[in-house]
Amino acid sequence: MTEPSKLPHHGVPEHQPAAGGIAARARAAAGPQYLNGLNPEQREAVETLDGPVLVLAGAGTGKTRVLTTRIAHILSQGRARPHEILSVTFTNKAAREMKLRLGQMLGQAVEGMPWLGTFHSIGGRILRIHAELVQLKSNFTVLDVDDQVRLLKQLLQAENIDDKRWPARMLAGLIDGWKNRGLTPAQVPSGEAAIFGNGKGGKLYASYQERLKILNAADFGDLLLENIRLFRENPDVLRQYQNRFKFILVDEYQDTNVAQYLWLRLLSQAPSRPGVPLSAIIPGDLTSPRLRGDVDARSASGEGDPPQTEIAETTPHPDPLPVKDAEREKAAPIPKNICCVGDDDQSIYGWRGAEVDNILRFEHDFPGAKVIRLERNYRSTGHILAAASHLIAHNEGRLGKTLRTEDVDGEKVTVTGSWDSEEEARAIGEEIEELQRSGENLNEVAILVRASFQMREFEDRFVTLGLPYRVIGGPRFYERAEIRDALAYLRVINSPADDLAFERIVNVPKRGLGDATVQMLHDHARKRRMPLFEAARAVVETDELKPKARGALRDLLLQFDRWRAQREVTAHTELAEIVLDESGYTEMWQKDRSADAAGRLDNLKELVRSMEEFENLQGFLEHISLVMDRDGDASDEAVSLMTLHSAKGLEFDNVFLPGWEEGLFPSQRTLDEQGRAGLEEERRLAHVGLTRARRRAKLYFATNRRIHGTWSTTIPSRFLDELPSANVEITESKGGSGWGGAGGYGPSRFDNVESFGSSYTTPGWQRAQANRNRSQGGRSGQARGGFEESQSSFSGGFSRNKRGPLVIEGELVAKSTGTVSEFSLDDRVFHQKFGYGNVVKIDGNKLTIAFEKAGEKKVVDSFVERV
DNA sequence: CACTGACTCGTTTTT
DNA sequence: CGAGTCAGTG
Repeated sequence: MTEPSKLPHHGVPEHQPAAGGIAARARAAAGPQYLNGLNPEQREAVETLDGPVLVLAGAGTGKTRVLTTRIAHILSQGRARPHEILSVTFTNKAAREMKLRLGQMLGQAVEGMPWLGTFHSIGGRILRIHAELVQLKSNFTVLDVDDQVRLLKQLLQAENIDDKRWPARMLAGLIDGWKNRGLTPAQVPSGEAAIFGNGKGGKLYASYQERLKILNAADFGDLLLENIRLFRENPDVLRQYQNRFKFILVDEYQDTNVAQYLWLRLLSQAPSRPGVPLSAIIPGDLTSPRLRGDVDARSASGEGDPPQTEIAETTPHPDPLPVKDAEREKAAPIPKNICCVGDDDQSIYGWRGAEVDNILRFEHDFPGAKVIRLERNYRSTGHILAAASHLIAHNEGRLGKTLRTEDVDGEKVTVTGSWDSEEEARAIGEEIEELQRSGENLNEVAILVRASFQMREFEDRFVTLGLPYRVIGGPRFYERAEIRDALAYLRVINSPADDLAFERIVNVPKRGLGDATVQMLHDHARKRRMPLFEAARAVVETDELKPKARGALRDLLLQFDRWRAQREVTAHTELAEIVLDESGYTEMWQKDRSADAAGRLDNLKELVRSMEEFENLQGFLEHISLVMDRDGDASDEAVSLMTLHSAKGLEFDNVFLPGWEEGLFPSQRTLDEQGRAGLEEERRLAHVGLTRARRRAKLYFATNRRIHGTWSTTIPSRFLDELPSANVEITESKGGSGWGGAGGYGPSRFDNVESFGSSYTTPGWQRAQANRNRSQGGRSGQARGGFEESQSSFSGGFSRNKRGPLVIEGELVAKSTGTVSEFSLDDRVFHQKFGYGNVVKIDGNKLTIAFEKAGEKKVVDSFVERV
């Protein structure tokens, strides 16, 4: 997470800027000056240099500050030189932030930290140095998802697998998951490998890896996994790095996946002393036959296992993830100076392979670890912090922290209900305009949504209001089609064997080289075991192609020859311009009449501009896929619109949190798939959302929301119920009366004992209540909350639904899905909004109803009653 | 080979 | 509802 460089607004003395060169006034009597601004816990985290340290840094407690100061401390104490410190983050943004702050703190004293970067960029860097040891060349290409899928599609075809039933994307996801868990093709549990393509999943993974080597390419997962393999198979190389890195720092430890964990484990061991067999530290024999097959991802790591330990005895586990304490303890490393910073309450990437377990078990993994808690929050006012803390306290699997602030209570968190999502957007728009009138900077206003489809409504509204906004997070810069196309041209110039790149642009812009031609090139290439480009050269000489295609292909090849020749005498930025021009690519977009064509041309210019930072084409291509970041406009004043996920690490004075409804937030899908763990992750997401706010946090829920084009009634999120009423204020929607008079729906039961009774009496509450009963009144498809008819059940936990959704410890975690509709064709029904009608079509729980007045509509079945 | 109409399927996202 | 994919046609 990156704390903004901006200081907290409440003038906490601890957060004076560490102005002036630290290096200059090295050590004052009370210690170095850079320590002065720290509170005691932060200071301890900075100064405890020896042995493993876990810093549990709650939201807004100065985590990045601790990390950077710690590095400064190590350096100024002379404990290590810059290149002896390994410091890993997850995102480029975080890495950049740290470099920036470090630079400010140290002045020019220290030039660059070569080993400060993301897991992937550092893994990639190490891999390039030793590429040949993992069957690659040092200029290997890093594939993007698109290339990956294309490659897999080819493999599926070769295996004669129906890619309708077994989509390449799904396989890409599986392989990604395996790599996240540190599993090589041989290590994937056979049962799991079998679930794809009638048992061919494992085989496909293996042949995918083979193909990657042939293409001299690695995917993102490989940057770590191949790195791990490198270390395991080459103990001397590993030892070299263990020797080099005197200190290891890890940011966002709660987000690490198994592969990252294993990688850190390998590096964090002290190098073996003479006399200690290497096998004591590195398993190294993962390739031995007895280890093939179902090997537990973690026990397979086996780092630190004494040689006599029979790894083969490891019980294959049906689920390779759970790790027994005993195994982990057995694998106790020789402690090293590793410092991990994280917050278990902000772990929101479990679905992507992050293992909260890594942080929860730090003390097991690194015996003798010192755990330091940072609980002083310098960001949010009292009510906001209390609400967030109370909410997250509902989670069970936590290390436990209590955030506190010395700030004023400030404004209460507000909860506002509205009739539908449109009214919600209107209400928020008005509130933002009000804030603007009262002098708030729009840069200090953010809307955080659970899912990106929610954004549209706000965009529409803001456009009509003329309110400037920016969407944070969309597709990454280098993921855009035009950027990838341009890169593909450059890749083919740089490396003629890059089949994936060649295939991407053979017919972009259109040159009459369609599927048939490409297919034939493929055949040719496979037969002669040569890259596509070479195959094309050969084919052009024959008359296998129709004259038109043949001519076009020949022209293309000649162009590439020319560009390659020019490469020697032309600056790489200039070359890029020439290529885009001569290939007709620029022209293609200039002719395009669609709305975003202009933006794409801008992006291409931006790409060429960004090339200037690199020495040459080769250097640029090596870094592009790992380091390129979008960003761009941060200058103009605008409201920020983003998902909760991409808000992590940011903070704003005013935070709007719409869509707090069951099914949307917490997300029904997460609940269905992950059960209780999913619920807890959603709750952490809610916690992240609330803790982004400095002064104002505003929650919203709508009673009706259009999902997939059909209207559904929704009920307020259980997270609203979990807020402490003392810190929350229920407000009426200001969005006007979209429906039956004043909007405004009180939230449901607050789980604070004191005075929740009052919320029952508001008209809004009663209306929301009525909706609940109605939606529960029969059809299981939509009976979410499972409330009983009477309100009395609210005082207890969630009451149970008799129809049997997933209930754990009295808490409804997920409703069952896919239930059959209780309606039949031609049923006469009544709908609150549309009146009477007849069912004309049934699709699961979605009904198409011909209403007498409103015409034909699609509605979710719980929305209507049979009459 | 390119274009168009039918069809499906709907989180979160980094690198 | 609407973006993206796919098969069939000009």
